[in-house]
Amino acid sequence: MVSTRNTRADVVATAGRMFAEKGYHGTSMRDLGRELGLLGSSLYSHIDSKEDLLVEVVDEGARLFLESAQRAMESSGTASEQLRALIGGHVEVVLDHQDVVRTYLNEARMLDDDHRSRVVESRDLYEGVFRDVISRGISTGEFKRDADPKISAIFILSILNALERWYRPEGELDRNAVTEAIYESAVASLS
Amino acid sequence: MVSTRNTRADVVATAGRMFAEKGYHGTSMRDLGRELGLLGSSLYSHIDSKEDLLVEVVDEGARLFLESAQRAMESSGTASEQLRALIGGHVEVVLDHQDVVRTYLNEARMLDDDHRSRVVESRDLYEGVFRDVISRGISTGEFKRDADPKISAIFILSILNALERWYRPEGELDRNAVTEAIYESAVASLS
DNA sequence: CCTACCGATCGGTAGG
DNA sequence: CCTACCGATCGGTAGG
Repeated sequence: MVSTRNTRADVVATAGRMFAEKGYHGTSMRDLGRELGLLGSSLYSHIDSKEDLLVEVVDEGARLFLESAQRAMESSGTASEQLRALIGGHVEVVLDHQDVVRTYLNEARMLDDDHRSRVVESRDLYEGVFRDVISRGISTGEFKRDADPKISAIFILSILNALERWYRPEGELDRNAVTEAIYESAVASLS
Repeated sequence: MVSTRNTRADVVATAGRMFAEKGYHGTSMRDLGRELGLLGSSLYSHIDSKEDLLVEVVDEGARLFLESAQRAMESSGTASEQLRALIGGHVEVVLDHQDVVRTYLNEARMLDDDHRSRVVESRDLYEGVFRDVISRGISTGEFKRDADPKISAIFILSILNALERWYRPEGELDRNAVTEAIYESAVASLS
């Protein structure tokens, strides 16, 4: 079979890819249809509105990060070990779901107030997991007593989220090396 | 005088602000005109095309960072001192030109290939200044021998560029504190 | 998923 | 900087 009908999941996935590349407002429904081999108007048999597509991609990004954090916290090791798991999980999400993540990071601000504030909540929740692990590491003496959990979490996440902008899988660093480099950098400034 | 005629500089500045908020494709010429108190079509007495506005804002961002790096390198202290000057300069540019910087960081990819590749060149040049200072610090023994200048520069710039996404001037950290925190984090992972 | 279409809006121009 | 307008494209719908 050379070509079959597209599923709703195909539409969402392709939307994620195009939103990541051209931006939400830079992608028309006709662009999206062309990429899928159908007309823009035919997309409306799968979805109700263009914004629905953005909501779905961004929600998936939020979910991927939160689920990754949950898995990392189930490992129940030292704070350093959990921080490593958090970083490794984030790297994995960014590299395995580049389009979703880019759309999540760069296009969520195009959502209406309601949807956007839900995304911000989810982002705060995720950041809170990093903060809490760092706080615990301070309590246990793994990290220095005057480390700032809030700022440290922001800095670590800044490095992690920037991966989307420069990391190329065909480059010198594999994902273990990049995880290691970010973890080492984090621990160095926490010690 | 309650209102006078807008200058070309007003148009470019307001475009920068709106591109930063709504994105290039999310801002129409009529939106921009409304913000300036005139019709969209009237903008064309100041400029030739919408893309001209994006080019000008993004070029200004590139220029601000390169000039900041130039000033930092004129200080001619130790590598650590120059790195501190680079970081302080970057923080200053981000906080004093938020709209230009946000447009530079997030909307440059909407430029056509020619303009975009010029921006990428300028960005590489700027990143190279960070790399070179770090390399010098390794040579002088200020930084550890197995530090990686390329990765370190990327991590420091990741933290610096993310400022645009979370820093609020009315928050707890003033710009000296944020410069200090980033510098400390950088030096910790370089030592 | 297509045909045929809708009103609204887009970037931009001519002429004043 | 406005008036008056252009062709193209936008998100979306009705009906099959």
